Amino acid sequence: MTSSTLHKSRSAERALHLLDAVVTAGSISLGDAAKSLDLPTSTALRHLKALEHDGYLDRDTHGMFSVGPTFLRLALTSLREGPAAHLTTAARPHLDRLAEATGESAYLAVRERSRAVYIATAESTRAIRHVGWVGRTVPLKGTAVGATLTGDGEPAVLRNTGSVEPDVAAAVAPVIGPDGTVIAAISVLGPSSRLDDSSTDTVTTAVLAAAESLSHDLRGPK
Amino acid sequence: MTSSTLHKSRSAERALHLLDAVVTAGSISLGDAAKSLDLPTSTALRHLKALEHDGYLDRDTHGMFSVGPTFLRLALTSLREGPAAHLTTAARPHLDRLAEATGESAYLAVRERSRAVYIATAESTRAIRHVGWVGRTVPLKGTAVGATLTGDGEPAVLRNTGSVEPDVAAAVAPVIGPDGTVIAAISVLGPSSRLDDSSTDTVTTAVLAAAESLSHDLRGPK
DNA sequence: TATTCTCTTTCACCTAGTGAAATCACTATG
DNA sequence: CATAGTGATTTCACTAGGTGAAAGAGAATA
Repeated sequence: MTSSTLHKSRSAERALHLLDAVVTAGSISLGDAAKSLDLPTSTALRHLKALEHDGYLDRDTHGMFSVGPTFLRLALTSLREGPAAHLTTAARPHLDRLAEATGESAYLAVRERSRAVYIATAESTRAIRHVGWVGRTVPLKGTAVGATLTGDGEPAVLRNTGSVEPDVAAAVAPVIGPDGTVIAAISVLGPSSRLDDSSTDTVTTAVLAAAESLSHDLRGPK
Repeated sequence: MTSSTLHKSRSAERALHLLDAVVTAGSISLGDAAKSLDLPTSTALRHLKALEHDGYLDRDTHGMFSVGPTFLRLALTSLREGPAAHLTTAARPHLDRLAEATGESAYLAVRERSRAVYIATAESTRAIRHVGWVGRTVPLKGTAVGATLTGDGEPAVLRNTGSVEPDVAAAVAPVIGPDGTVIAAISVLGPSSRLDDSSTDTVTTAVLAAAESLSHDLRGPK
């Protein structure tokens, strides 16, 4: 085993990354998949075929790879059972209330390595609103969610750095798990034109309150 | 490489199965995970740690493994983009209509190796109804969905074999993809007390019609 | 303190995975 | 209808990478 990979397993890691590439692309050819991981096609093909063999991937008549039923099963299971489901279920009512109170879209985000993933949402009902970020990731560095998830900066700051997309402003607050650490973040995202100074107080308070009551729910589930 | 694994990759397969075990269990200890795959704990631990390192798994303070943010991200992405999303999105209105017309729960299922996975549903509104099978699998052999997905038997037969659960009756019809093959099945599941001879005709017709119009939608999407 | 449990680390062995190159299967292009 | 070009597939000799028995470290129970 060489230097940096003392605790990993190359082929497994490659297979997983290939799976990631396919899921992210939706549908991808052998060549493109191999290229995206900088692998020889023969190696990529072996892995992709293995994944297909186990049902994690499907392959259409043109040789394109896409997600298969096994992965779908795992995806569905992981989202309706397990700790993640518990978290999103617990968060749902708070997100709904928050979206209603602020008139903007509310999101729940967790940390993934050096990024934040949005895993649940309650959408604003307004015509112009923030939508479709569920499943999406943003960097931890330079974002309000990132700062909150890493424990930096005060909670619920209203920011408009435009770091990810222009004209998007955010108010974020940390969700504290039973063990006292930050396990997620609740954020309200909307157009910076609406989330300006005049609305700061109400939005900030609402987000903080939502995050706090969710944290409370998680501490004493019953 | 020994005999039977000429096109596979052992460590990758093991990692994937470990991931499967964790997702299925929701939360599992090293020992149990290793036992479920019949692996030495040292080998299982190495894989699990690698998975954790990449964010596919999380580990709580008691050493229990559960799904991590990376997997969650992939799960969410695969369900809202890609071919699977296309299929379930296209199926949604048909399932809704079917559930309303029959008063029973309607499901969409696809094949996963030698099993069928339910990937979408529209629930019956009745008090006694069939619920919660999304993400669940049943064997292809001896079930109505199975027969339909493999192309055996006439479509839309109403069966009450009780092969999976007693008192559950099903009416199933095949969904035909653009390439002319069976790519999914639509089924209506309900208590056998309600899905009896007297209701056979209406339910059968409704299921067939739903499957056919979904197949039609898939052929000429626009 | 001894005993038993589960998790973790180590390391010598050798099989399982690798990837360059050859081959095959298409399909644009002259 | 050759001909070159593109991308998928197969082969195979090499050895890096993965394996798992065994020993070590805690933690829990008696």
